[in-house]
Amino acid sequence: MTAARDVFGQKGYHAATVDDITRAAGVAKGTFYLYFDEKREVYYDLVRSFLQHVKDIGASVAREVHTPQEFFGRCEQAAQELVRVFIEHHKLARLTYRESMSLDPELERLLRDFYRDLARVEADNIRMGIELGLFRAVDPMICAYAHIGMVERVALALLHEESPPEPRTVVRELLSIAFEGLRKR
Amino acid sequence: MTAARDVFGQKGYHAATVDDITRAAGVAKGTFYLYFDEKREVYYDLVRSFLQHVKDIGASVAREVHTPQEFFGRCEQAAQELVRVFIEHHKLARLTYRESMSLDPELERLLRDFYRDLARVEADNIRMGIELGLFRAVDPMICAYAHIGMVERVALALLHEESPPEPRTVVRELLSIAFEGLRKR
Amino acid sequence: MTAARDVFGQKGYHAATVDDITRAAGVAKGTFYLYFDEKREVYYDLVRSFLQHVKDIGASVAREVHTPQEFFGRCEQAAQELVRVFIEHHKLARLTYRESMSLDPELERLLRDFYRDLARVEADNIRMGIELGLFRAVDPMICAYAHIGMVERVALALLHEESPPEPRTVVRELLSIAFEGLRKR
Amino acid sequence: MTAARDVFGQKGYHAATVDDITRAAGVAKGTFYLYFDEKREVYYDLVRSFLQHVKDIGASVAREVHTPQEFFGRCEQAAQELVRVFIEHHKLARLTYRESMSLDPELERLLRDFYRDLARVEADNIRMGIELGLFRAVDPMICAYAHIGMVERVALALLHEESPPEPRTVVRELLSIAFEGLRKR
DNA sequence: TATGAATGAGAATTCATTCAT
DNA sequence: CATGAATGAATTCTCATTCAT
Repeated sequence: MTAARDVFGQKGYHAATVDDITRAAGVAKGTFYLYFDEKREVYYDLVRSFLQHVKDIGASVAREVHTPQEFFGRCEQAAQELVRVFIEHHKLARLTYRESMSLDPELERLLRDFYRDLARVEADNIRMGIELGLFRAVDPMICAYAHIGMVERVALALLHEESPPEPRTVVRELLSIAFEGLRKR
Repeated sequence: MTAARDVFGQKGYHAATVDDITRAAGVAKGTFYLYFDEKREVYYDLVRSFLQHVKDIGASVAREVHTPQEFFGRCEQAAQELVRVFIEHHKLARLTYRESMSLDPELERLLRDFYRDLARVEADNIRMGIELGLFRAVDPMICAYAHIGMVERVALALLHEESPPEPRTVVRELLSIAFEGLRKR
Repeated sequence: MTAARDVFGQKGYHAATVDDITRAAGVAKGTFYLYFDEKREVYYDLVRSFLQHVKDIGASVAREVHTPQEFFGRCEQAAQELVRVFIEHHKLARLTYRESMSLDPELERLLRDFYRDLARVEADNIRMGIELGLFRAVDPMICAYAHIGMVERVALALLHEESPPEPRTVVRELLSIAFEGLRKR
Repeated sequence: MTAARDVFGQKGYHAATVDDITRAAGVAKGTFYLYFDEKREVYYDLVRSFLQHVKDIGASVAREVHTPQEFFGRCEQAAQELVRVFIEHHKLARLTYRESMSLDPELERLLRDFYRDLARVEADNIRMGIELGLFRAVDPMICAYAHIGMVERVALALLHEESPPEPRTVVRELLSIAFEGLRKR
């Protein structure tokens, strides 16, 4: 599995061959099939393990929380932990989050450039808000990426739901979350 | 290109064959190669067109904005538009955002379940915050998806940067954006 | 046909496409088929024309010859003419004589090196004969190539004959031609 | 490799498919690629082995030769051996020497006829020389093929040289070799 | 348990040829 | 006469999977 993680991380699912994996593991090709029924199986196992990791971190926030201090502490701890896991397992993270990015360098560049460009556009929007005196002095690029992520994840979640809520309502809620934040006043 | 969009949307990049595409388009296989050099080329063209669409919407926010009212109006307009585009081109969106989801049904389910589970976990966290009297009464699931998206997009952006900023700082900024929102008080 | 000669000469029969030829000729692809039934046809026509050229030169030797002087004169004239044609139509010559040489650079090098090496080996043999006082002071490399050509052409001719003569006899005759030459003494 | 030799010998390089070869060898198509990276590779290996064979024979002439008798003996031995190899490996020989002859029956006939016609023309020239009392009573057809081979090989060698010698000189040398032979008097 | 040679279905790509305009 | 878009058969090469040793 270690070999598979390295190889998939390097080449992506499709470009990686069972040969690559067994060679990296220093075993013969047949040995692979003693432990996995199919090529997909290792891939699933790897993805699953990463996702479980992320889920566990999320679940840790609410455990044994009683006071506001504890709660905010846990939130920060979980967020830090999440970033740590992404960095430590960054190959697995990229593999999980966007198999196609390893499809080939050109597509990878296409997407990277897209996100950078879009983030810059949004950062400009945010800077304008700050200049207009409407927004706090946040870091525009981080905030831009955050907004992009918010929108794409919420939009994709809606695409999968059988009876999605009224888009207009969702947009209002999202904007309120982005503008007003969560904290009660 | 319409045929390719349908076929890629249905099967994903790898599982879709040029044969599938030309059959869907009602032309012979060779005809494909009169218009595209490679299979990848159509795929790129499709992805590019979708991404450009999204970028254009983002750029529209700041155009001809003078007053706060105009600014917030534009923000909402853009957000609405973005959701509309995601829904209208949902096949293209899914194709662009997660090629691997179309790899096969099992992986698709794996990822969908992951996001749903994770969102529920985070929604519970948010509900706890509300119960503790710390948070406003937001929609917990929408907010949960928003948080997931924020974190994953920011984390992935950092993974690609050659000299990423101190993670601790980024986390603080993210939490402040999530808790306090953008609006100046 | 001029365009075809250039293109075939450049790329060889198989690597040259009808598209290449028509593009070189500045006409549309369909036009090709107004003048030739198949791709092979132009190729044949080109090869045929070159071969006819060579045959005509050979036939010119014996025409209107009466005296020994005339005969030797014609021989030299024909030989000169032959070399001139090979040089002038060298692309066609190479095309005719070894289509496979244009197969790809690697095979071309393989064969060129072979002939050069073999000629050097034979040239050494000839030099030894000169040193032993057995041979006249001929140009060893030219003579070497001549010997190679003699043997390969005679051998190939025999391979095609249905009732080939006794190889031993052929070899004897060849050696006598090489050693003693043609001229009566 | 045996199967490949047979198939290439039968159909020529281009007309032979990897399928043909593996079917002839009684193995599956994929097996081919366990032993060769590309189709060209087997072809090269076959050609190379034949050429090495020929080169070795040429090199054997000068080995351990001290007396004129030994020298002439070796020459005859090598020539005999050469013819033997051509006959034994005639498929390989034809493959090596003229891939295009196997292009298709029509071209094959075209070239065969050309050589036969040309040889007849040259044989007539030689007969005339004999009748004129200028030449010895050699076998006109063998001598004709020898002359054709001499000229074509020398001409092609010159075409490949970057600074070819003066054609006039080469022609003189060739004629002298053909008329006077090698042996010193 | 481990091996690795063999398999063969499958996919991308090419290009000679056709034919409606 | 000329065009060039469309065709689709054909070919090379890949690689997940099997199985006898």
